[in-house]
Amino acid sequence: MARKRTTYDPFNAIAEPNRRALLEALAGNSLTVSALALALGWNQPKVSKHLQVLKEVDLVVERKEGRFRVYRVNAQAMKPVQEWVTQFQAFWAPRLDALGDYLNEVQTGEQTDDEP
Amino acid sequence: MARKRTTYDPFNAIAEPNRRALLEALAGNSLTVSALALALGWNQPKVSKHLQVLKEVDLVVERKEGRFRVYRVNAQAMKPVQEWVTQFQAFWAPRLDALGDYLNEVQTGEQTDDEP
DNA sequence: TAAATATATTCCTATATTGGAATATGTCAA
DNA sequence: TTGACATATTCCAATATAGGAATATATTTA
Repeated sequence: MARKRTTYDPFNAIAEPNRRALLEALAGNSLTVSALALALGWNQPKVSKHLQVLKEVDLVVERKEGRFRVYRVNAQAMKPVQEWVTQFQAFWAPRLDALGDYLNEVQTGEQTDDEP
Repeated sequence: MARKRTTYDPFNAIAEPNRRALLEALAGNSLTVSALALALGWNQPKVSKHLQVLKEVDLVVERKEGRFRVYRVNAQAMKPVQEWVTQFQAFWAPRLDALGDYLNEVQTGEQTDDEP
C-alpha cells in the first residue's frame, strides 16, 4: 500500500535535518519565528511549518507575546528517543567495540595486507 | 520544490517504526531474514527492504552463512543520534523541568480555578 | 480605522517512500 | 543438473511530505 504518516512522533520530527537545525537554534534560547528565519536564512513559512510539526510532537513550546510568538525547546519530549537509543548503548561500550570491530573485520573478510 | 532523500542517515533510518522494530528484534541477537520475518509477522521482501536501509546507514551488519544472511545490530552507528539528543538533556533535568512547567503554565495563562 | 508587522495557512507541484506481488539471484542438496 | 530454499530486487500503486508563492489572520501603531 502506502506510506504511513511519519511526522507525528519525536523520532520522525527529528529525522528532518531542517527541524534539527531549528532545534539547535533554539537550544537554550527562546526565539521568535522571524529571528529563526533570519538566523537560518529561511523564508518565514518554512520556519512556521517546521515549527508546527515540532509543536505537534511537543518538542517546542510556543508563547504569545504581542504579535510575536516565542518558541522554546521542550527537551522532555526528546526523552523517548534518548531512552530508545540508549537501549543499544550496551552494545557499543569501548571494549566490546574494539572486539566487535575486529571480529567484524575478520568475518567480513577484510584481509590485511599480508596477501600478495 | 520537493522532498529530499530522507533515509540515508541514522536519524531517518530509525524514524520508521518498522525499522525500529527490526532493530529491537536484533538487539543482542543475530538473526536471519526469515527468522526476522517470522518473529515480526512480515513477508520476506518487507524485511529485506528495511534491512537494506538499515545496512546503508550501517545500523546493521550482514554476514553470509551458506544461503542465509545473518544480521546483527551495529550500535556504533546509533552514536550520532545519541550524542545529538543528549545535547538537550541539560534542559530536561528534573528540577528545571518542574520550574519550567510551572512557568510555562503561568505564562500560557493557564489560570487556576480562582476565576468565577 | 487604516497601515504595518508577525505569523499561520492554503494551494500546488515535485519527489520520496512504503508495501505487496512477481521475479531474479544465489546456494545447497539429491 | 535439477529442485528446493533463502534472500534480494524490480515493478507498480498509493500516499506523505517539503517547498515556494500567495493569502489569511492576528495585533500593534499611527
